[in-house]
Amino acid sequence: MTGAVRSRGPGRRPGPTETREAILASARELFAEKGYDGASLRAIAREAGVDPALVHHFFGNKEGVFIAAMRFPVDPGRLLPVIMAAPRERLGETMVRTFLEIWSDADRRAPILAMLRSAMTNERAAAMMREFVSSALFARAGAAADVPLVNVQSAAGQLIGVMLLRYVIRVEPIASVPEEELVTLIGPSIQRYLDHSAP
Amino acid sequence: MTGAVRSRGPGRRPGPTETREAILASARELFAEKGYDGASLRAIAREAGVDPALVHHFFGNKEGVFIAAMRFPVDPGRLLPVIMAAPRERLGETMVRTFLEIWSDADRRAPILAMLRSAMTNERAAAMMREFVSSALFARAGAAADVPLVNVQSAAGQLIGVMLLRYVIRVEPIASVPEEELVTLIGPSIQRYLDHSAP
DNA sequence: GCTTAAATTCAACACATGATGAGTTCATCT
DNA sequence: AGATGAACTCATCATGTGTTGAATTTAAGC
Repeated sequence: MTGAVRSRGPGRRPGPTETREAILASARELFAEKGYDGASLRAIAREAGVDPALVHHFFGNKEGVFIAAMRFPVDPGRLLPVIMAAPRERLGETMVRTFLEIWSDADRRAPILAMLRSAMTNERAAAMMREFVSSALFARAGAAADVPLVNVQSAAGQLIGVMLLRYVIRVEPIASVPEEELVTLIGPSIQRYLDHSAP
Repeated sequence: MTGAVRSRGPGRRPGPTETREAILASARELFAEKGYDGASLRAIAREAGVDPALVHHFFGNKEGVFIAAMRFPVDPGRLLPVIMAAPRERLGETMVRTFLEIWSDADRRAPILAMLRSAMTNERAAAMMREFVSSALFARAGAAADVPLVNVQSAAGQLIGVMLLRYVIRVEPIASVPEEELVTLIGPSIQRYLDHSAP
């Protein structure tokens, strides 16, 4: 009867170290929910069941946590080939479907949301997103589809905007419309941007 | 040599009261830049050259300042008729032009940005935006153009997404492309959404 | 089994935040 | 001219923030 859940004193915990990953998981969740500035180190630590100082010990400072948590947003290197495998006249349709598939899964949506939310209010996060999105997404997609960058970005704008209304602001009816309806509605617009050949 | 710019003691200032407006102006600027949570009452007061308590005196609390600062985002009642005056087959083009005109002017962009930035990280701000955008924008536009709401919202998503990439994240090249190029690029997509007749 | 290194917490710092109540100066109304 | 109220500042509170250094416990290497 002595084994009450004591508040656990200092010192290393028994067993293999799993706290680092726990911290990263909480960080992703909270950054996704509140953005960079809104998610506090202390809240992350609390959610991970850990002292705030431990977060520091592992990642140095808040920015370190953010950078570590953001590694692996979507892995475009693996996603692009899948999309490009579709027949050229169905590219738009395929892209909308892929986007919806990712966004409708909370776990895969989280890092993207975190990036977007943070970039909206934090200049450094905006810089990170700018660089990632330019080099890792737009440049590759443009090259793969042989389409000018402005076109790729217009298409991306369309997708981001709709996801924002659907999953962040949650305006009706677009928040509840079935996925297939969005595919037939938006797909052709995307297709149009990708049909224009390079100048 | 006695008239040094003293740090100004307590008590009402001479002349008519202009501080209220000054506070609102600073509030709009800062909410636009940092969003609801990022803009602090103290920073707003500092920018307006005023004691933080005065902000409280006028608006009660932080939310009061936000609500007061957000009155008049775009005045859709005056904007819609202008847009709808265009010939039906040029609606898309006209909308893109109108949007670009508003967003390229920092003063008119500010309240929209404030709303958007705040809605990204603050649930109450998101609720406000949801309501405003649903009743004041989408419902009217849908009725005026006799188009289903999902179509209106898809068009809005396209516009918001592009503005986001252009003016918030500032990704190149879409951040620097001349307005007319965007009009011919995106206009047809918008037009498509508005061409579908109501179900 | 001893030693070194890593994991973990505690206590504290310096600072920023939103809020409040009391006090002072001016404008306005009679 | 005097009274009332509005505009305005000061000092202060309680709370939350990111960060740091020291102390303690466990795991790994020899």
